[in-house]
Amino acid sequence: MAIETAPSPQRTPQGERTVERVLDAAEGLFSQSGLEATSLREVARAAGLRAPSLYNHFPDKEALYEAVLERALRPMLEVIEAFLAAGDAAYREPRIVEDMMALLARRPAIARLLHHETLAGGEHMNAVLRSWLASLYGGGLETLKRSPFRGAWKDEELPRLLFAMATLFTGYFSLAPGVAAAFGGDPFSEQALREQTQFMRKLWEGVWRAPA
Amino acid sequence: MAIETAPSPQRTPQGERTVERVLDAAEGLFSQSGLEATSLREVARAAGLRAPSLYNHFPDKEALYEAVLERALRPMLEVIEAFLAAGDAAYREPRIVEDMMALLARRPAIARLLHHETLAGGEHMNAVLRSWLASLYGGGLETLKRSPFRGAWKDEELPRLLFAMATLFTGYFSLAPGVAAAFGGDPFSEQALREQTQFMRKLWEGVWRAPA
Amino acid sequence: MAIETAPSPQRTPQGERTVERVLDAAEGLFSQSGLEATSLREVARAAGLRAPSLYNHFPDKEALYEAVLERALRPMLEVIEAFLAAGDAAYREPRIVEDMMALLARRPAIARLLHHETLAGGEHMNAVLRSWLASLYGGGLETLKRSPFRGAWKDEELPRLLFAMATLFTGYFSLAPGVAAAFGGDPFSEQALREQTQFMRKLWEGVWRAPA
Amino acid sequence: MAIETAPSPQRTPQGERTVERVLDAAEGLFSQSGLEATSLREVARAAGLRAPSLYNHFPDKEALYEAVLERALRPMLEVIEAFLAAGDAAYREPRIVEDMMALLARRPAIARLLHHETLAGGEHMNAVLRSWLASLYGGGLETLKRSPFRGAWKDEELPRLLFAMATLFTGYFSLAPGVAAAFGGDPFSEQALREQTQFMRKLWEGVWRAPA
DNA sequence: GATGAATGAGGATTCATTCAT
DNA sequence: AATGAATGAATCCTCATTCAT
Repeated sequence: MAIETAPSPQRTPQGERTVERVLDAAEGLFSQSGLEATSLREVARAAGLRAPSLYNHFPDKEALYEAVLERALRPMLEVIEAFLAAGDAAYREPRIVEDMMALLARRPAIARLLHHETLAGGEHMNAVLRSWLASLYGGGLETLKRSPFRGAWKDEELPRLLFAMATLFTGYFSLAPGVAAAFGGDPFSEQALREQTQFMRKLWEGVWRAPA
Repeated sequence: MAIETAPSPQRTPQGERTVERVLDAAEGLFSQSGLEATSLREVARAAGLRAPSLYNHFPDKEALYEAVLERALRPMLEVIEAFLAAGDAAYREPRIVEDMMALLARRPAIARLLHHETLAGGEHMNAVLRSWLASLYGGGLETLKRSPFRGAWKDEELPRLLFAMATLFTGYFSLAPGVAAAFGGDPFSEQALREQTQFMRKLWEGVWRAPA
Repeated sequence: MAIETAPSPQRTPQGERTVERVLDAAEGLFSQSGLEATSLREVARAAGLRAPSLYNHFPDKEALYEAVLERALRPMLEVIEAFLAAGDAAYREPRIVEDMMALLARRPAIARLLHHETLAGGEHMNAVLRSWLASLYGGGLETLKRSPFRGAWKDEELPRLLFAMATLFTGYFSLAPGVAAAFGGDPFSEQALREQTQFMRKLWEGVWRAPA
Repeated sequence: MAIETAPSPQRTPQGERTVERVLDAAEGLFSQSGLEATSLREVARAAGLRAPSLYNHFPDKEALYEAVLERALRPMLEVIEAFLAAGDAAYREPRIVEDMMALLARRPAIARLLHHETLAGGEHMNAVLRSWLASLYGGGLETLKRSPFRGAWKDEELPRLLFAMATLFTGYFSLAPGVAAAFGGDPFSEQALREQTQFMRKLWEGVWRAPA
């Protein structure tokens, strides 16, 4: 690699925006390759900086990664939270499928980060995230139990159902692209997204009645 | 780190099948951390060797990884193949759910490798694997189309269904452990496996009728 | 080998021109042993650095080598250029012999580098060097053709003459030391240099008349 | 690099010829790249063997190199010896120019090896070679001194003359190819060799009269 | 005589990180 | 807030060499 030269004249591109630029760059790279396979130099370059400058904003690589993770996961958790907060109304007009699909379509990095992190053991989700997640998980289970649509699923099966839906939502955005490379077709095309959303909705509704 | 000391000069071909030992070690590590985050030194140590010795058996890290991938994916493909080969009989007594769950329970590394590889873009599946997979994919679609249980799914939806089932099978083994670390519970316990298998079977059957 | 200890953390740009120190060190070592037989660790140590620090100044070993080559060959080309630029005056008082000998006596690395590089096929002379050399070669031939001293050499022989003189100039500095080791005598002693210069002058003049 | 596979069925190609094949292979590679930049694996492969087999014929890399050097240099020394042995007759019909050119044209590796070795300091010429060379050197000087063609060269200049001629003979074969890459033209073509031989003869004869 | 397997030493290079500027 | 320069640790990989077969 050639000697790195100063990243263009704009030494101070937008003042305080730097942290955001770094987070954006890091989100893209971490979500692409995971924590270990991403180098700080890449992140820095993508952010228009040099590696040591990152230390002005984050104490180390791990902290940057965790910040990325938190920032990325937050909106996903908010979608879930909103769903749960809607109470019974949620079942009558469950927008969660459309919301989640829209969110992930806009920021597929979320799904990829989550998968990388989960594959790696989830060691890097900070306390906030973890407890938030736990609370949502609990709330989700509760809600599911009281749902009029829960079909014939037994209580013990509901956690599996929850996990399965989460896997399907995120899997489309994290795994389908890798498979698309083999089979052709762009999972992010307008049409593909529309079809997948519809598919997920059918599944969502069908599943609640599944074991009839 | 302490200076590594030789694992006894070991000039005699030890457990007779060094290559197997290396593949085992590599499978464990690659499936844990992926290609880039696994070092050959770790692999070598896990196989009871020093890193340079690996080069007596594989030309480079990539080749080792691909060998691992092929060896791991093969049995999974065989399960699918067997299912497809069973023809119509397969629908009457579909053992694929039990078979796949049993296989992945025995070798969860398969699921993790597949996820790591897919997240990374699938660049390392060799030609054999790729064409095999493509053929199974085609066969799977055909079979699904003619299935008496396919419910009201439209033809265009079948690929999504296929992908969803694959995601769920593997996701349990690759992602659930990472989540379990957060919520407790061992996804590999006898009971958990039994429950998940039953759950997948319900889903499998329910899903075919899903959109009613 | 003993563990290398840091040459004092040296965070302050030492002798102010690290790049120069590296180039000097590299010139010495590359000229001694050639590209492949010189390790970056040696270069770094000779420059008072650790090997990775070299990458702050040159993208890789090859680039360092080419930089050394260019810096070394430049003055030699300038001597030739000056000779050619002198026009007809050059023949009346040809200082090129003295100039070239003085230059190579001061920096014998030039001759050694040139020989190593030429033996290796000249693949590492960059475009600048190459075109410069080509132009000097052309100019040299032209000049020779019009020289009143060119004796009875035929036009087709002039390139050979040119090459022969170049070989003799550089050969003394690159090869004689290796032979001296066998036979004794220091080719770089004041006296030896004086004698060789006189010898080259005689040859230079005699040769123009050679085939009478 | 791919795992090395056994070099074709002919496990025992020609019985005792193995050593010769190894020497041939090694001569080619050492003359091309020098001692350090040539690996035993390359040599072995070029000889149709695997590296460890070389140790059945030579104690180590250095010994192989020295054997190559001796075998290569011997015929060159013999040409010189023959010239010197001819006594006064040699001056009347000096075939040494044609002989040396013919030899080096047939085996340019000789010239390249000599240059590599001399650049490297001549540390690897064994005792035999060294003393032989020393004796030839002495003999050459004596012969030159008594030569009727020595022109006006002073006694002290004769060693320089000797060295210059040696440089020119070998330089054409070791250096011209590297330069030819830059300027075009094949120094080994029939015609080029004929012309260079004629050129060397003119030089040889002219030089003796040079300082007139 | 030939080779597969093994390894210590060392090769170039990358990385996260530090520090003076 | 940003960076050039520096470096220990670790990366993949090559090399000469050994030894049991």
